[in-house]
Amino acid sequence: MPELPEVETIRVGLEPHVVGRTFSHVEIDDPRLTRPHDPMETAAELIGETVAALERRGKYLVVRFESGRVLLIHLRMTGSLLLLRNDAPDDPYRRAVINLDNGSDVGYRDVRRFGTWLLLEPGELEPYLASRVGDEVLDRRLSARALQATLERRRAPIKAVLLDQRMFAGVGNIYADEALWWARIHPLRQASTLDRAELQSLLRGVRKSLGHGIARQGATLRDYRGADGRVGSMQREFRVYGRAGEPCTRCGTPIEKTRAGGRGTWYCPGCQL
DNA sequence: CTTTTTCCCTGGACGC
DNA sequence: TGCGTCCAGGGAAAAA
Repeated sequence: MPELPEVETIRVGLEPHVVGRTFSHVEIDDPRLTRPHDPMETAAELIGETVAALERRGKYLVVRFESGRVLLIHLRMTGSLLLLRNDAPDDPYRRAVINLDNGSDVGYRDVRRFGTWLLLEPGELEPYLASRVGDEVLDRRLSARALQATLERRRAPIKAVLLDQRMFAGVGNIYADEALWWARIHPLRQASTLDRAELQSLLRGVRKSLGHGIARQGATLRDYRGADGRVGSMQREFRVYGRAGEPCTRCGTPIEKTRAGGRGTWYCPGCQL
């Protein structure tokens, strides 16, 4: 569910409530959440830690503690972090609760239980992320030139490559389709065949679609909520995702659905070449 | 090494 | 109403 814009929206919403706060109690109910570590043990280790910063890397939330340790959270498909009001009703999908020293609580909800919490010791974060997450696409550190060098050897469809987090950190299935539409590139084009101009346009498309997503507080298809419990509105502005049969807003051709990288993929056969 | 498939979970939508 | 099938925003691991 949550791709970069959704994770960033949660980060921004949570940040002012948790930075400077100490975890006074932590309860984890899902035995899979901290796999391969024992959830009881992780919960006990977290008590007493004080949050120094809340950051994001790709789709990961990075909770930095003053001790130098880090709680690395990945929401996967249906995870969400919610500020719990005093009158918050019971939730069968609430897998963990963090009590803060100012009396407020943060709940972790995850229907499908794919999400993970990993407690890292000082110095362990960078090596862990290095093999999984590439440079931040929005930071402009990624250039078309550097991209071309990497993509030259890849024969997979560009859509599949867009989902590779080592290349485009934070891009998921929805925003990949939207980015390709903005760039007017067909999702099944072999990555190695894209020329410099197309890669430049793809980078712009990726930044545009992610930027729109952030500005709209993410997209809510079913489960996604911001930290305040509110839904996003980006789903109302999709150009191709989930719109099979509807006319392209640019050229009027009906949107089609195919499969790439093992995921449903929507595109306009009229203007994506 | 790259690419594809399978799997981890649960629930909703749809066909019969 | 009930049952079976397929699909879903994620990525790790296994298989090819």
